[in-house]
Amino acid sequence: MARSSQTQIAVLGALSIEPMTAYAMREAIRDVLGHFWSESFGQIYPTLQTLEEAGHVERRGGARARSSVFAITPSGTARLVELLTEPAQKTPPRNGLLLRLFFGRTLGRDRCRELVQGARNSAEGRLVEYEELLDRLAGTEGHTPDWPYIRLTILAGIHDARAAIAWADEALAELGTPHEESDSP
Amino acid sequence: MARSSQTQIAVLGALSIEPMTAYAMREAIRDVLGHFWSESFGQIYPTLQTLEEAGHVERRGGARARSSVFAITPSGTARLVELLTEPAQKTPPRNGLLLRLFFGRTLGRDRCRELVQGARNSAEGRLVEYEELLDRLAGTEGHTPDWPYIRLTILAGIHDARAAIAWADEALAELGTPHEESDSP
DNA sequence: ACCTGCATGTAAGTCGTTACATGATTGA
DNA sequence: TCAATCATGTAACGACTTACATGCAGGT
Repeated sequence: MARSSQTQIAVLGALSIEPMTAYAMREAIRDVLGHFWSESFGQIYPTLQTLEEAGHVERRGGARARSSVFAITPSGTARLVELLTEPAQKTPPRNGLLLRLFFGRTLGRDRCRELVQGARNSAEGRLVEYEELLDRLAGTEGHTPDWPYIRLTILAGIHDARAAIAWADEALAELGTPHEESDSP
Repeated sequence: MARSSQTQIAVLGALSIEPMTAYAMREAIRDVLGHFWSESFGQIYPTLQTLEEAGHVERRGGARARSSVFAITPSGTARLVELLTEPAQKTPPRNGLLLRLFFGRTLGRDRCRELVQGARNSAEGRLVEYEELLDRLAGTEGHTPDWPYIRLTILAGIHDARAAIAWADEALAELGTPHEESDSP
């Protein structure tokens, strides 16, 4: 219940890979999973507390009080499987680019080109990021049993970025070259 | 300010295409733009009021009080251009499928296959929907100056759905056939 | 007479982000 | 000793959804 179950998936899932501190979890989620799922800082701590009370995670207070490593418990693993099995609750779509392009007549053709060009650039950037991530993680995680799944996730990002690029090219072709109807004769 | 500017784009944009009642706007946004951008009911009314106070839209009270058609004013058009020009504020990613797949080891290979297969089916469904939408709108909107932009928007959806299908096929191939290691000899 | 669809709004509540506040540890 | 980084948490605020409440018009 409490704390949307999706956040619990992220937290329990992170601990299913290895025990870590809340701080480390925040970074892990930001740097890797963050490409597909975001959790804000203010969610992680309360969720950890809830899970601790429920006995799904346990706090291994390091020698120093000021740094507790969390680990998942057997009941936590069971809970994670339960949550993973629930159908993904679909987030309503919110694509700022398409919202703008939809009303492109008002914005003007040239501005739309810029918009699409920007989207293309950012998709190219993402593509490079994903490919680097794949290489980097293949080195560090390549031998863990989690790797095949992580890889598939990143692969989805790659397909997505490529599709965005292909679409942008098609759109740019249809929008024509700039100034086509304005200054030259 | 007030009421995230993105909602204002949707509302002013809808009126830039043609004047309509709040109710009609809700339906238009749900049925067409809804594939890429969602606005809930409870957002539209307050936003219309805010915009009316600012003079960006005007209410043409039909003969019967109980049905007011809203229209965009010149200042509203200016405001829309201003908003469209602002960079799209990126929504943090929230992909429930990838969140689950990422922790696929815990879920188990067979369950993951089901997950991906489900995603593939839903992408196929979306693809069909987009293609139908394209056909349907080509008939009703095909001659309006907004059409080229609406078309590009739907095209983005088509590219996206195709990419999802291609990814799913790749993923299914890598996840192997079901029962491969369980029951048969 | 009644049901469905058009139409307008409000209020409560959830969800999530951001900013703030605090302190320990470590290396320069 | 001073700055940067690791680390933990809270509180206020804002965004968005849902459910609720109301009523008219037109067709059967």
